[in-house]
Amino acid sequence: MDTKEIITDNFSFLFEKSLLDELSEIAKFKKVEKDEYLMDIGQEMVFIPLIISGSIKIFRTDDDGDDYILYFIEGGDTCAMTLNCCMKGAKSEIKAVAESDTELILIPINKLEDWLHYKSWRAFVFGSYNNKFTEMLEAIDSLAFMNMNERILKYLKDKVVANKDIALSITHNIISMELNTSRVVVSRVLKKLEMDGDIKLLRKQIIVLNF
DNA sequence: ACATTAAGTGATT
DNA sequence: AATCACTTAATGT
Repeated sequence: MDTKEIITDNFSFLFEKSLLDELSEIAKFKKVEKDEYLMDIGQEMVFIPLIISGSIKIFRTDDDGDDYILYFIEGGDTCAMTLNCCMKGAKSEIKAVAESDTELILIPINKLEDWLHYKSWRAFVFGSYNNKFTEMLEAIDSLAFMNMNERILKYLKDKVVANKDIALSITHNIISMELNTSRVVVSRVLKKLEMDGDIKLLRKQIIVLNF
């Protein structure tokens, strides 16, 4: 399948014909494997990513190098931080890692402005912005106001959406790293969630029941 | 059979 | 909620 087909197949519901044509000309198709890095702090943003399938997780890193997960981006999504950064040609302030095997297309950042005369592009850009702003607020709530119990449950549910699967292959240790807490705490909280019937625990796997 | 890794738990701060 | 110290269970070689 060539880039043009991929673009028509996946984005014709989003963009008008003429924009699809321009996209096909310019966009680069890319495949990344699970856990592959797409972007790291300080790296210069050259492309706007557009997700076709799979999902990407976005982290904020603090001064000690500890990561906090902010949100997942999924099919049809783009990354609001890229949009934000490329407006000023800045460097990345976040880290992006593939949550699963992911297919995406890359658009050079200067196109962001060039295409603003397309109604569908404007709608897409501002829509994504809005979307991610909301998710950012949720991330703040999660860090500032939610207890561990709620944080972990939100994390699990977001992950189910990102992976389109209620069975998550993940260890307690990885969860603790992504939420920046300790493994022991995660294990205890998960045990409690299991008792409440929200999840089922298996070795290296969690099934989210209450969804 | 042995080592390694994941997960469970009580006690302490 | 975090840390320590220890146990138990599953998995790899």
